[in-house]
Amino acid sequence: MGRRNQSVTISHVAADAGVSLQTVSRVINNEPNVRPEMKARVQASIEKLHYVPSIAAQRMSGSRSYLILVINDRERTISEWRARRGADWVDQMLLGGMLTSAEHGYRMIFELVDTHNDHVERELSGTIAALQPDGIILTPPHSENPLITNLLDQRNIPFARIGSLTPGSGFAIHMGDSGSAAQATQHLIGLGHKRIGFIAGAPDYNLSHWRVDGWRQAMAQAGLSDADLCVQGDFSYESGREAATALLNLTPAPTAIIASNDQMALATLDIANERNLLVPQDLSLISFDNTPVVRFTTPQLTAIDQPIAATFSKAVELLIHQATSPSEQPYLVPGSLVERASTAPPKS
Amino acid sequence: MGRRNQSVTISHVAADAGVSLQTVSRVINNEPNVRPEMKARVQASIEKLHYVPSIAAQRMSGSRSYLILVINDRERTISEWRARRGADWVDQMLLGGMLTSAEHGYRMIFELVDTHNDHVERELSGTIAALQPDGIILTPPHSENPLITNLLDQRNIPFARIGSLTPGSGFAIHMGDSGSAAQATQHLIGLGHKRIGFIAGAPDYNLSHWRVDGWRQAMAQAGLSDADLCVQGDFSYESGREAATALLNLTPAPTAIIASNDQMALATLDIANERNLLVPQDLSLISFDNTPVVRFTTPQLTAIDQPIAATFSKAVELLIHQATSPSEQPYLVPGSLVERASTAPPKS
DNA sequence: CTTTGGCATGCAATCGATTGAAAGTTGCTT
DNA sequence: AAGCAACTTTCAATCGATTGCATGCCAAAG
Repeated sequence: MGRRNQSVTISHVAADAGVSLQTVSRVINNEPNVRPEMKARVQASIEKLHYVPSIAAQRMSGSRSYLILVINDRERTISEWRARRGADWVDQMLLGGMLTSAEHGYRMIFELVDTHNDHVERELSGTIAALQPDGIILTPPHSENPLITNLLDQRNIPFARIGSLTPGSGFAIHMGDSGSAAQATQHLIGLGHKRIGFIAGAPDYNLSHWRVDGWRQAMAQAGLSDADLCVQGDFSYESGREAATALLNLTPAPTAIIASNDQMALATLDIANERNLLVPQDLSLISFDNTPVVRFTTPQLTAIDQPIAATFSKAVELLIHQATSPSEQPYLVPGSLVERASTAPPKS
Repeated sequence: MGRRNQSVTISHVAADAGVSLQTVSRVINNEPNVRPEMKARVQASIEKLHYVPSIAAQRMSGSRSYLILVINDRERTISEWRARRGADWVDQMLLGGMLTSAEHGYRMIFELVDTHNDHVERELSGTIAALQPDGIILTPPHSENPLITNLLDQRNIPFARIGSLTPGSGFAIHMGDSGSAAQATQHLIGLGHKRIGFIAGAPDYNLSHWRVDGWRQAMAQAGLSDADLCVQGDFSYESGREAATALLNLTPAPTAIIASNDQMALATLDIANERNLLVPQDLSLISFDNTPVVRFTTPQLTAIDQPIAATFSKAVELLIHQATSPSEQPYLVPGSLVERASTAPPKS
């Protein structure tokens, strides 16, 4: 912990430019009322001395901290991570958000928070006190936690809620899960499928319900029955196997299946193989998420891409620019259907 | 940017406990010379008010910033990320390091830096000035960049160099690539293989050379020839296809191949399939990295696991505890062979 | 010719912690 | 009972920025 501080401070710049600190500060923050000539002189000194303001000092003096905090659920994140299932959402989240933050001179910090903790507020409060971030991005299930949103509201810290449809404080941003599910369904209908099975995700995720809804609506709209065709899963491979088995045991069996995530689609693919059903000839398959693994299966899977990076990028922009005001409508960063080799017209 | 500060400061605690700020500070930092009774009283107030020190203020007053900065190469990171090839090293790096940091009350911040930039120093300098991190983790190729290590030395900021064997300033930590390659080779030799091909990685990565070396040494040690059996790749799938083709065109063809990463192993697997070679019956295959994708292939690949999370965890610990002194020897966090279904004794 | 007001710049206080030196307590020795 | 060392606790300065207020300048208005 040696005492050192080779770093150039604002007063060095002020001295070099022959002006007062305040003027330098004004130049840094692009405030008005500085003569162009003066401004140029100060900027020259800044450049010359390679001056960069200390965010600690900036934060101290009541200004911004240039920090964006991303709150993830500890349990979900860690279990996903340990499983190493090839989901790359941490990457997408981190880099998508980080690149956009960096463009504006901000940094992103990750934090894992326990949901099943009576002290969520206290924990988060502590983090906020320590870091004093300029904005916070909440991921599910925290996006909907009133304890958290109230806290943030009260502290007057701008925040974004990822994967949330409920309007209210903060910016709600979602990926149009329902619409995406409908799109996938319509794609299959367009190919001629009439019996399209759906494997739902864990019910404690909102998006599970949205995805089911989208499928249901598209079926109804096409005048198709969805009776018995929705089976509950929980996003795990195992649950996917069970669900796929249940669906394929129906008579008549569905000619296409939409799985609420890639893992369950993988399971479905395996079940199909075990039953000597060819994909896509005998069974069409669409999955959600479009994580890297779907390109390593045979056949490669048609999937709904979840634009995680773009969503975080959007969240960062909203937070930094403080948008006009949290709109009533949630912001939509829509997913898209990526066609690969697992979908085809039904046989008969 | 509303003016607010509901946050509890050290003086609130001091007032509540009826002592001076300095005493509170001592308690927070666990300094000696505080009567136990007094310490308890202060801690009670801290608990009661949910006080958490502001890291900005702590940093300001010349203490720690509780920030660990991780420097990644912009180009490598982004291209890897865009490719979405299922490599999960960003996850492993982030979470592995973050969990350990969090245990000690530190936070991790990621930063992408351009290598091919004349101003690396300036760029990094700026980041350091802004963040004033307590420690820095350098990943390849920055781990070996003297411009950077000198800068850090001079600024007296502790740092760790991931994937580096060269002793010197900072903590060098590596994963024993050479040893792992030897282990993989010996495993194949143990199964009875005599002609073991090797697909090398991009030569601008040090670890590419280490992996080749390990293989070469193990071959030599077993009295086997390695002539012609090493083919240059560049870590890409395409290069893997070419390399595998070259190896399998040899007469006699190798009965086993070690690929320097998973992508090239995937390519090798595909080439084998195209040539109607069964893996592992006709060809044994071992890959490096053990990213999630190797469990989605048929057969699942035997692979050398790179303990990225553990490595970052180690780096964080070294930085935080400031170890005794950068040892002469680089620290080793060894990889391990994960046996799956792609290795078997040769046929004949 | 003085007043008014906009613009440019400087002075000094402030944010929330740490730190070294000063002051106040104890207890022990002689 | 006075002296002195070893602890405790407090005082005041400091870190590097921002910000409200005061001040100086100059031009337009009265």
